[in-house]
Amino acid sequence: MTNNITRQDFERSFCPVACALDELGDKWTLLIIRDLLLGKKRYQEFLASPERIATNILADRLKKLESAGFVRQQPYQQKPVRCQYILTQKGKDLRPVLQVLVTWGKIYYPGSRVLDAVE
Amino acid sequence: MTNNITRQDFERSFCPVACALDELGDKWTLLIIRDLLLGKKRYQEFLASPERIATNILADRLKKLESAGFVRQQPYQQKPVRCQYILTQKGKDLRPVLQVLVTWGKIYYPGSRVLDAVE
DNA sequence: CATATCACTTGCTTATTGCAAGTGATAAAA
DNA sequence: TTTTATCACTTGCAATAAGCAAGTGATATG
Repeated sequence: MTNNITRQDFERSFCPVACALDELGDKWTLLIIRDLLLGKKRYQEFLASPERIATNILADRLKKLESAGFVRQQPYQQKPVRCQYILTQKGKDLRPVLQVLVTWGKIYYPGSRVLDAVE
Repeated sequence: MTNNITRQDFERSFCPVACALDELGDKWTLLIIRDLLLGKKRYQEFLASPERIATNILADRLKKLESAGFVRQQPYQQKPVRCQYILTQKGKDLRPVLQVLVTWGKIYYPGSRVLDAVE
């Protein structure tokens, strides 16, 4: 399910940019990926990020990220079962994208900086 | 207006990724940047892209891209005045971002390809 | 027994998107 | 001269998504 061609993949066009934006093109999804690349794994950790994502949107995005193959769920305790989110290879491979975006952003939003090290 | 710190720049947080997504985080904006990097300049050229952007959204995004300093308007005829859109340095400097995104996308959306050469 | 934590879900209001049609300036064709 | 066409949009409206506050169920802790 992680790396197959489906109808979804070519929703709008055969352009890799368009395909990527079909899955990542909003104000929140890449921030969750950023957090995952920074080592965050749990719901509360994502919620604690300074952008203050709403709980319903976080839940929705995690669901979509999982069904798009960017993350998988991994239980870290029983009673009750609680899961953390782990990047797949598809998700991990976004690191260079975030890196160049950070490089660009630090130039054009002077004073901005990443919490920890995506870079 | 192109490279100043404003309130807008830190809408959600001081993270360069969040700042970038405040201006670029949707399904259409980066596709217009892609087209501009590919050499497209005019309204009708953007409309002709395979993703079929709606006219109201294109007009809205071009307006926002201009006020965010990614593009500027340049008249190419009088009677009636018609303008084309030219990337600023801020816009041009997104090329590496698009390049790594394309590299990533060609792996994870096999069969996808860019119309011309962003890469 | 009361309070707290975690990972959500639900309800509701507001904002954004997508689609079709229309507009105004001008040129070219019938 | 009336019609048709092009270009760069704008307008209206229905559908979808976002944002906010509150609630839920399982469990642990005081």
